[in-house]
Amino acid sequence: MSPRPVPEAEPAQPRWLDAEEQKAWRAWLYSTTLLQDRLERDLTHSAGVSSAYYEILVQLSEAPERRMRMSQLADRCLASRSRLSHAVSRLEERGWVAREVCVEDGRGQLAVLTDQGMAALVEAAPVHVASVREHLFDQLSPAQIAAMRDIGETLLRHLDAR
Amino acid sequence: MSPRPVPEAEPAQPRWLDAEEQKAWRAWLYSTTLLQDRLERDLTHSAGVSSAYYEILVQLSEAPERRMRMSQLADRCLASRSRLSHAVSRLEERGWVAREVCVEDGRGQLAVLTDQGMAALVEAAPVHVASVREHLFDQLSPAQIAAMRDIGETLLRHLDAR
DNA sequence: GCGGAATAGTCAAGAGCTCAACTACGCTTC
DNA sequence: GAAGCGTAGTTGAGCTCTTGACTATTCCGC
Repeated sequence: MSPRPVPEAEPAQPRWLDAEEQKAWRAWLYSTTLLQDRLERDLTHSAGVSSAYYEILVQLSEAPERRMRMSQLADRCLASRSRLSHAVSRLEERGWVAREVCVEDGRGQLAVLTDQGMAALVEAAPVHVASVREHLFDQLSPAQIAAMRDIGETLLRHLDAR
Repeated sequence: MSPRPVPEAEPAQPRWLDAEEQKAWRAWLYSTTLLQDRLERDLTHSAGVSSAYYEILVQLSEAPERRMRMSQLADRCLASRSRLSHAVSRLEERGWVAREVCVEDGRGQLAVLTDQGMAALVEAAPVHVASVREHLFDQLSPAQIAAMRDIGETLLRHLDAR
């Protein structure tokens, strides 16, 4: 598969990143990648669950009656429906999540966090929090943490609006 | 990041995130995930290459004589050796990268960026830069960009050290 | 030189993700 | 109340990544 021609809508030559932007970009790219990798590794090694699966458990644990429609769950986990469907199937095999039919909508399904799943989450959560603290919050000053939040929220306003 | 308090003894209960930290954490987690997804999609759809593969091309293009030892390339791309080996194989199939034996070290291999690979990179780069600009730099003030770099470099000093 | 430890890279099996096709149900219209 | 369309969710093929084993080569102390 060879690269397709660039659509002509784009300017032929966009503004390159200057030296400052390059450094900011590299710092963001590397730090986010390394931090995510690190948190992922800590979580999988200590709790036996990936961050994607952990997020599903968290969202369900916070939902009323520990159950949620598949679509809504997918949205909250920033996952596609297909991905969520696969993931829930795996979690079902472990007995951590169960599927229920939705009475209000015959097309729908509910994902339910089982007691066993809740127990797994309760065991994993402290380890995960400790990891986030160690590699993120403990490294940053209060001002940096505030700035991180500000930047994140600014980007979210743009990205959520698509 | 619940579950809510579990006062009865878990081993070494860590300090939970307070409300401020929760918001900062969620903002970071969602914004980085959405931004990475967005850049990834832009890159794959417009240039037909994932960001991981793009990074390989970039690193090779900046290396002396456009070639680099496999291990060094893996380090720079934040990839495992296995992952890089697979990726280089795919890029080789496209004719964008070639393998060469290393004369100084019989165990070693060199990855070389071909002319065709360089051409693909030259075509992809402007689109990628435009995407990074649109979704990152255009959204942030100069102060936010400086803070982003500062935070990223602070985290890198911690994460690189291990 | 020689043998053991370390290093470079590849490979095979298994898991997760994406894309597109598919089933099943609900809603609207006539 | 049947047709047509949109929505909810699942499935399967193909790809990528991870882990751990494996080969080949180099390094180093003797």
